Amino acid sequence: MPELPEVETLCRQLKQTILGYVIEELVIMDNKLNCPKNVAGLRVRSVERQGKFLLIRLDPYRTLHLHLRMSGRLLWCGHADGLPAHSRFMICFPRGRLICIDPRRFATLALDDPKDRTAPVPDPLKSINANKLRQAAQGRQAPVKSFLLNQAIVAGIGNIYVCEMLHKAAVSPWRRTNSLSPAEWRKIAHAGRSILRHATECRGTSISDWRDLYGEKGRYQLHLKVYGRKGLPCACCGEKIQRIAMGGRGTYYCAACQQ
DNA sequence: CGAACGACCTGTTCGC
DNA sequence: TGCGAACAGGTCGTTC
Repeated sequence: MPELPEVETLCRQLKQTILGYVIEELVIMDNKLNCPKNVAGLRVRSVERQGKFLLIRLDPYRTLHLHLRMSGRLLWCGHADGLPAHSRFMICFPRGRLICIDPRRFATLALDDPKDRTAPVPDPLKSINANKLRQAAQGRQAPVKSFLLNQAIVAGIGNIYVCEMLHKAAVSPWRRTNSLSPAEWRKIAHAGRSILRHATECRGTSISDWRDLYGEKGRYQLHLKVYGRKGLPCACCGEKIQRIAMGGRGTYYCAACQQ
């Protein structure tokens, strides 16, 4: 479910909610999550986002790595509130509890994962630019949509926003990376930055079940141009939006606008 | 090395 | 209405 704007929203809200507070207890309800629980007494030093990962840095020197995958959510609850359905773990603080809800059970939680030491990947909110993308695309011939979804190249873009970016850039998802001109890379980089910033300001896209840390819907679903709009007219040209699977994933685009 | 595909899970929506 | 199929925002391991 969550892509960069949704994870960034949670990151910002967590900073306002748990920064500086001491963990009382980590309770794991889903034993599929085999994460060590010995973090009681540690203080939250910082909360960061790396791509779609949330890193909760603890004092002294431990880090919780959370990835919400497809259906994970985080909800801030008072101690008196009951546990929602599909609660998988919770981190208890004196002033409330942070609960992870995840119907499909794909989310992962790790303590001090060694993957932390891998080189950081460019973040499209900060450092995306046309030249870097074009260089990374050298020698590749994957469709540009698959390329942009590759988290080892740019971290954070998912299926909703890649469809929206390519529509705004007027580039077909099936174009091979090695066929794109410098001007097309510039349009993709610009569309990506602008859409991801706008979606973050809107606190994400609530198509069905995305909610922020306090249970509120995002607003970016009101701005979607292609995702989930199969058969509806394109806002730019009026042609019907298509949905065709690429690698098993729904790919929405306007065949008239996107060449 | 890169690309395609199934696997991991459960819930909801679609189509007959 | 009922039932199976298709679909869902993400990644990983295997195979070619």
